[in-house]
Amino acid sequence: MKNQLIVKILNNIADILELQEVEFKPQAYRKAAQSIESLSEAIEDVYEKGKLEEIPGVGRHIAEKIAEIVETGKLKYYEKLKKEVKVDVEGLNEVPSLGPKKIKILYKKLGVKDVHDLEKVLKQHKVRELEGFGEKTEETLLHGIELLKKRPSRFLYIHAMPMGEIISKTLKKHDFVKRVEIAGSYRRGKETVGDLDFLVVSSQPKKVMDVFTGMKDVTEVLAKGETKSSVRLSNGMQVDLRVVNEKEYGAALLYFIGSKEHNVELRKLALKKGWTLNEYGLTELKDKKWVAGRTQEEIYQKLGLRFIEPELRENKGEIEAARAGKLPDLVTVKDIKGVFHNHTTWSDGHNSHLEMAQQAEGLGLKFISFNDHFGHVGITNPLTEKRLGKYLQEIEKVRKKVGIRVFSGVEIDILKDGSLPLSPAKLRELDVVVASVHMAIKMKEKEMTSRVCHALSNYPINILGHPLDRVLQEREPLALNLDQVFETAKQHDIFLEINASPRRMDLPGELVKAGRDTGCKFALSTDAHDVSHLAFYPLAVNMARRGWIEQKHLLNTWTLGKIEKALQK
DNA sequence: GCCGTTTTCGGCCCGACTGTTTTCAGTCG
Repeated sequence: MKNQLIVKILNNIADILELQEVEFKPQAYRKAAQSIESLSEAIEDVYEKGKLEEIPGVGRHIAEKIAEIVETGKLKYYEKLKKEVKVDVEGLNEVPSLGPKKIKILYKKLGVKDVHDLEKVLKQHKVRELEGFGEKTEETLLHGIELLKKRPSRFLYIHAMPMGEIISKTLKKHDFVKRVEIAGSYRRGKETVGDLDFLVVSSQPKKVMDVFTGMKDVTEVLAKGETKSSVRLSNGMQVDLRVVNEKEYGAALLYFIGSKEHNVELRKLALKKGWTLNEYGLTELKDKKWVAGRTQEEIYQKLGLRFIEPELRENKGEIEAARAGKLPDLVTVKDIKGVFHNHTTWSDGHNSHLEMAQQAEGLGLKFISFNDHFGHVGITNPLTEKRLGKYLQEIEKVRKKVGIRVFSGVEIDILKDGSLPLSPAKLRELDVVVASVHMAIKMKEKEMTSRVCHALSNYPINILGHPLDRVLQEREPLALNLDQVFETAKQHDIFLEINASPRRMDLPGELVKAGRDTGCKFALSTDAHDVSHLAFYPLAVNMARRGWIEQKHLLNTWTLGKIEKALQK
């Protein structure tokens, strides 16, 4: 799969063209790169089908370039550009507050080709002598390089959550703060969060800024203005805050929730209607007369759109759907009746069946499914055929002690050859069979795909567990042809897992959407190894919502009777 | 280089903050 390679090349071309001060082309290349990044199928397949130009932002010329990369692995045009510009634009662009204009000057005047060169001339104090640069810029850049060396680029949602709550609380304590909203990718429920964005309604912005920049955990104030400030916290996370008044609240929230791509489309739509949209409101283009802005709803309405939930705002079809009145009726946390795929001390979990079931009941859930490991991965203390009987007896005992439905089951390994280490007949004795890949994870795409599809086609599996088997910021996803996997799962009525484990978040929203579009259904799992993990299921609801999931697509929202029927094999 | 609910040609989102200037360019989101 060459998608990532092509995304990288197209973005690099954009960087170089920007440096050469070519107008508009960089945007075009970036737009194409963004579309390809969110593609759920292999670009090679799109090329085979002759449908490259159907990708948004890809026209005849970029399609030809993609074809060349698919066929040869290289792109002559890109090689030529690289020869013209002997600078590591990509690397230098990563340095905060360094953009194409400054990179160009640094190269022309000081011969800076990469971050290493930059660090050298900064330390020699050569940069401050350049026109347009100064002492501060020198410091900022040097600091930026240091930061780049140690900072994680994105944070797990679960790590951003407590920070968000603490900051909200701190701000809300003051009576001059009327409202506090967390916006940005956090509000859109993304699996990882780059920074935290706050929107505050207040008539005393100055006081808000003082509170915000003076918070205990702030290690650095990156910017402090009348309406906008940015700080860095001790864990390296950047937090931005913007203060607006009531009248601008809707427009500001819309702007700050993003995504940027969604907003750009809305602004274009406004222009077509003779208006302009910014964070202060929707106004007439000519005389700046007020059109809307107090709420997000009224802005969408004026633009001829239904209200779009934040999780959908990625410019991936939601605007067209909103225009046509075809937006999904998204699932909510309230709709979830129970959770699948939970571990106990019978394999590698920390708590007993009873403790887990009681915790689930305490959370207001109506069912829990136990799926302890079964298979070959030794470190997980897997169940064996011999222990299975007692394990089931234990679950039977727990059923009598709690007021919720308790499903029995295992999480069974999909072995290297696509077989499972337990017979179909035995598997049918369990309520819920989750099958997952745990070992031999480095297989090539073709082998891995047939391994997984073989298991799905030949065993009574209910749920394909953490389909990508990725670990965020640690382990790459399995090499799989997801089109084939989704198609096979659909054929055999196997639910795709949406795994809420904070380090997994698997499948992510955009792939849930791809599966949904194929016609698959989904099961939400906590993959809990501890009673405390059961409370993570709203994270998976975020992913489901990002994947346009309605109740009819999600097993956990059905009635118990319907769930039981759907699990029969 | 892409694209079309005013366009197949002529547009391409919009504003805040910073630093280096002394009215603004560059960067960022």
